[in-house]
Amino acid sequence: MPITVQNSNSTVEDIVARLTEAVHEHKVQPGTKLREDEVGEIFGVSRTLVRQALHTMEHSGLVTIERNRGAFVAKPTLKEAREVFEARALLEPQTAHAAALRTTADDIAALERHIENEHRAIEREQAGLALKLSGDFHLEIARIADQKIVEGFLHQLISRSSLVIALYWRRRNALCESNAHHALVKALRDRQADEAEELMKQHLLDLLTQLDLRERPSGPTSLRDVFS
Amino acid sequence: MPITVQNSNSTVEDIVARLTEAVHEHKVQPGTKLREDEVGEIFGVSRTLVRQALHTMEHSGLVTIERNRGAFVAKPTLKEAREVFEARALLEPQTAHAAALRTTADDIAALERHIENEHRAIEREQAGLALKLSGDFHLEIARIADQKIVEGFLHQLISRSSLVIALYWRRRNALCESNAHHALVKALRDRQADEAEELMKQHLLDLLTQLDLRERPSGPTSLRDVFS
DNA sequence: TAGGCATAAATTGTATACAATATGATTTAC
DNA sequence: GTAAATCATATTGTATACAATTTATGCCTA
Repeated sequence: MPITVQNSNSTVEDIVARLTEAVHEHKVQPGTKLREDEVGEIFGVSRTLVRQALHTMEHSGLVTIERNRGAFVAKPTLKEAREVFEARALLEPQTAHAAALRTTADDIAALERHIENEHRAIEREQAGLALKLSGDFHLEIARIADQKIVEGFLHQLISRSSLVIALYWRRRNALCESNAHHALVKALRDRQADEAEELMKQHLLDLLTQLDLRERPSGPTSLRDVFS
Repeated sequence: MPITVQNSNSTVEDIVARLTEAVHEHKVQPGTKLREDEVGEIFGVSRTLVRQALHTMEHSGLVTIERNRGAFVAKPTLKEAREVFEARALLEPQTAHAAALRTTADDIAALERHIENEHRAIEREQAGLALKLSGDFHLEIARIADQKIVEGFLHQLISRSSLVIALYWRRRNALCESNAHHALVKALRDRQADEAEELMKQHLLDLLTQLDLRERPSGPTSLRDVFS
């Protein structure tokens, strides 16, 4: 199903944001082809800007571009899926630690509002939105830690996590991780850096166990993928 | 001084590679403006491909693009410089550990040849080349560890490291770190994963102490940078 | 002479046109 | 009837043309 919105005069950033949102909320499946004309028509811009947007998304790992064949929503393999969470496990605990040492009252307030939104999304069974907000929560912590470069990496990793979850999530309905987020905020507020680090590590492990990263991925979209 | 090579029919990858090499070897200074038609003329392609190349390099942190103003060789601030090495310290020790568990005899041979080349470059006082090879050595270890995502991040970090070194290196002439690389290869060959991890951690600390990341960066290229 | 304004030149931003490649349908050979 | 080859179509790759913006130049005024 194509995206049903029809804008015009969008900027590259708009296109990236809208497409990213669609992927994050699982409105487009991994493997979906993104034709340049089609995307351009939807957003009311020429292929030039679409190409820029698609290249940007390729660099963030959300899109795969095959020469002369086009752009596709990325489809992480089992191995890549594991690597995403391994990399997050390397970066995020330390980020939580650093964030705890720098958090302001405003930051805490923003995080708590954020968790409110997450709860609301879960209550209303807006799974896609809840997932996106959950990712944003992690990014917000990186922002508080004031580590721009790591934040950029996390941006990529969390984007990819969304794809991984779309492909490998075990029980689609259950999504009840907000307790972990709440505990994290508490540790940040109390400046318990070590505690925050440990909570984050555990939180990521919990996420990982909810994924089915032991068996084979679902079938490929095209036979070509098998023999490439 | 402009790059003096004049090719034609280059691909985007060529342009990225050549420009990256020039930056790595400090043939173009941080802050240098990269005009699109100038680069296009040098490589014999239209602005279309140049733009793609510059955007790619922006994503890898080597180039900064300001809207309507153009592309510049990135000029890491003191804070960014520190963050680069902090991020490397988070990723690389674990990478070395993982590499030690997977290294083959061929890998060891390749690494030893690599160190040979580094020595040769240092002997011939080709500082730029030596620096590039040193970075490649670290990337090679990530490749051996078979961690694609972390390898991608390291690619960015090592690129940026080159800029950092260009700006903040204390003693330009001294470049004698190959002992550390040799010790690392030894640990990898002997499957001493913990040892390799520790050596890498120490190696990165040594690099950091050779940088002058305590004081102010050198003056900006344009006054505009000061007040932006 | 210094500052500001208008104008011209240079440079980047975006759309379009054409070329190259891949995809799919039809034909042809066996 | 199947498989290979051929052609037509669709899609991406690259260059060019034009628009928007910035930067530089010269003129005017105080």
